[in-house]
Amino acid sequence: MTDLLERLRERGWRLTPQRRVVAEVLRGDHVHLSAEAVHGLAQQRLPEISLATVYNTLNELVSLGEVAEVTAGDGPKRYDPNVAETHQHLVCVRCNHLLDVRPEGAQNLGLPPEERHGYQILDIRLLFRGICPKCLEDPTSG
Amino acid sequence: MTDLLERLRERGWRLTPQRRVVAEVLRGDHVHLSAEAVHGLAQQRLPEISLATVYNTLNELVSLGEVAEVTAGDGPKRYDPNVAETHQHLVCVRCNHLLDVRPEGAQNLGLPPEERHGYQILDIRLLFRGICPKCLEDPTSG
DNA sequence: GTATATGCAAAGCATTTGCATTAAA
DNA sequence: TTTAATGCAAATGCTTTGCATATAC
Repeated sequence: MTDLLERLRERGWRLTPQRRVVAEVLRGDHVHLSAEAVHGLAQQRLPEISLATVYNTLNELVSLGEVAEVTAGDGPKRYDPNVAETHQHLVCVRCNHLLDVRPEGAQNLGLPPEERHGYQILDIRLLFRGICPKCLEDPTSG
Repeated sequence: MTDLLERLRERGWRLTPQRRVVAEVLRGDHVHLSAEAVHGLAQQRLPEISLATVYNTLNELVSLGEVAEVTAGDGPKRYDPNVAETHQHLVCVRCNHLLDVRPEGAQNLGLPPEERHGYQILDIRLLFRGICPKCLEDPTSG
């Protein structure tokens, strides 16, 4: 597993300070940042980076397959750099907190032929929804 | 299984022409309409119905548990009146076409205790992503 | 030097909201 | 009669886009 930035350079990615900072902010295995959050963290290193550039860069990383978009619960999309190891997500329906999970039984999931309706299946996404410990305790929010 | 409108009346739902029309448009088992689409169909029966009312009504049906919101792929949410029978969805990543499916193995899915992170699990959503037959044939879109 | 990324501001789309009016119960 | 729903238009939140400028290669 080579480094993200190195992989990108190999793929002919034009490396600007903005792009490097976005890629750096997205390093790690349990990262699920919104575009705004990426922007905020990126600005700490590069104050003049614009939100539009963050969006452009994120979209590019997604289409390069280096980052996954996570749509779960309300609010903005989140961006997950961990595309190497298959995993699924657990989201709090109350506060939208998001976590990686490895469910059991997921490898035995499938669509029987008569349920495929002629589709070519690409992947399966699982979303576990629940209430996080913090929200379970908190009497105010819910 | 009583009728949706009857159930709603029993629950003290104030029955207006607008609400009745929205509920009628959402009858059926393989219905996945966007709010715009519901509005369009509703207007055929009741030309003066507003989009805001359609949104209000849909949200209410969702919080009453009579309709499920489906977020899959790009574009607007879709509304699924089939809450009686558990099912999952298959979406075309190219054209967003959406279908109900009953996967095998879904009943054996679960999060082992050490993967629950203190969450109380409410439900599991599965999304099968693929390419629909129409898009598989069509050389232009993709 | 040339192609491409950036920043800005404006536009876009889906959805929600405030408020005066209307209508269901 | 009272309480709640409607319609409108404006506001919101997230994301994309057009275009002139700047910059990586």
